[in-house]
Parts: sequence; structure tokens; C-alpha cells
Amino acid sequence: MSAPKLIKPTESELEILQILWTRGLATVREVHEELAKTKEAGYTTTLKLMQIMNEKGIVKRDDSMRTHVYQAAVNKEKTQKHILGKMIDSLFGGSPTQLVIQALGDDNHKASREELDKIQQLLDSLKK
Amino acid sequence: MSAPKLIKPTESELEILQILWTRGLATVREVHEELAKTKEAGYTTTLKLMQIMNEKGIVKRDDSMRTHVYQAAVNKEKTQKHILGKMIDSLFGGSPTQLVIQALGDDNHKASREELDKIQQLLDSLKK
DNA sequence: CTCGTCTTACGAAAAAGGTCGTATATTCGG
DNA sequence: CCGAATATACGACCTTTTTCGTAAGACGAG
Repeated sequence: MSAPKLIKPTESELEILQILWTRGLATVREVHEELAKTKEAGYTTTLKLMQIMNEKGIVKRDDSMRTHVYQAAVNKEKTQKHILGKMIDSLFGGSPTQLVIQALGDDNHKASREELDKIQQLLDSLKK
Repeated sequence: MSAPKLIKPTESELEILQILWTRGLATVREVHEELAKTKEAGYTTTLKLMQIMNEKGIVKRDDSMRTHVYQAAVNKEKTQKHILGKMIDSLFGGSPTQLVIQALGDDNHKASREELDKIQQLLDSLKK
């Protein structure tokens, strides 16, 4: 098996993954520009981070060109679930419900009507 | 205002907070015993951790006795929300709905019927 | 070709988190 | 009063994460 190892990306790595998940393919420069919108950091810092992620197997890269092209090597949903699971255990005593309640009650991230409906659907299917 | 500083407890600190939130008051020994059930670590390690948390203001302690008595100094729900908010931004592109969906779909933490009903209630009230 | 620009590679160091050994003080049983 | 047990304080150390400075190679304009 190619061992889809359970990886625990760090905060910084998560920021980069986020960008890669959205864009699919990206160069270090592109990731860095995107990152720079929110954060203050040198170019080589981003580079190094991505090099390390490559060594860890969190991202893949095509280095056949002078300018390497990166992409995420870990599945988005799997990673989200994995981290969420940890959080449920460490912060919500193992109860996903508590987490859901807190999340829905977050005033800084209001859920729209459509989103509520989407959750309703999921809820209905779970109830059966 | 008493400045409810935005604190970001570490993993280990969260484990300890979890215990303090449940017990209310606890000594280092008690926390350590509880921790030992899951984890392998020396007593002084736990002690040190709690001392640091005290310095950071994450916990309070009564040291009028030889054996100090600790309690959480940060609100449970606030802390949960704060961390969740960060996660929503960093991992779910700002959409709490995505987080909720992933959480409810977590096979390792099945929600019971009652819990689903509870979520339903919350959902109903949000819909209005 | 030559110079500035861009890119990767590397190494070092700062920062953060966690782990313990050891010292010292207090308490208590005998 | 003495010694074992138990508590806190403190400091050292190790690992992981993050940040950069610097070097060296490739490219393109002129």
C-alpha cells in the first residue's frame, strides 16, 4: 500500500494547503502572493515551507521546469475530517453535536439560508 | 473591562483545561492522575504546564495552601468558539456549514438520535 | 555576452512546545 | 526529632516549527 499516512499539517502548512486545494496547481510565487494578502512573511519562508511539505509528502511537485509546480498530495475532506476528529476529542469531549452547536452559533460566521437548508437535508438523511 | 484576552491554548493545555472545566477545582496531582489515564508523562511535566498556564492567565490558582488548587480562568464556550472560528477560517474557507457537514459525517463520532434532535431544534430556531 | 531578476537549495538560528532532573520546603507518622 | 513522602520552583534540554540570509544556477533584455 502506498500508505496514505495520517498527517498532521501545522498551522502554516494548512494555510498553504488551503490555497493549493483551491487552485489545484500553483508555483511558490503564486502561493506566496496569495499568502501575502493576509500574512507577513518572506518569499524564502514560503519556499522552505513548501519544500518541507514536499519532503513530508503533503504536497507533490513537478520540478521538470525551472519553476516548480506544486499541488496538494493529501485529500481535502480526509484532512478536514482528521483534524476535526482530533478537535472533537480534545475540545468537545468526543461529542460532535457540541461542536456543531458551537459552530452554528458562531456570530462571526453566519450561515445563510441555503446553507441551513443543506444542513437540514443532511440531518434528515441521518435521522433515518 | 477585564480584558478577556484572546488566548490560544496549546494541545497539552487543552487537555488540562478539559479536565478543569469538568471538575471545577483540582490540584496538580488530580489533573495528573486524570491525564495519566490517557497519556504518559511525568508529574513535574504536568506541574510545569499548569504553572505556565497560570502565568499566561489561562488558569487561576489558590496557593494559600501548600497544595495549590487550580481552576480554569477561561470560559469553556468562548474558548471553543474561538478555536472553532479559527478552524473555520483556516480549514473551511470561512464556511461553518462545511465544518458542520464534515463533523456530522464523522463515522468515528456518531451522533445519537437525541443529539440529532438537539441539532434540529437549533436549526429550527436559526431558520426563523 | 553581461547584468539584473527570479528560482531553488541550504544552513543556521529564533521561537514555541513539551519533558524532566534536581533542589528545596512542608507535612506527617513513628 | 527523623526520615519518607509529597509539593512547588527552576532551569536545562530536546524537538518541532517558523523565519531568513546567502549562495548558485537559469533566463531574458539589451
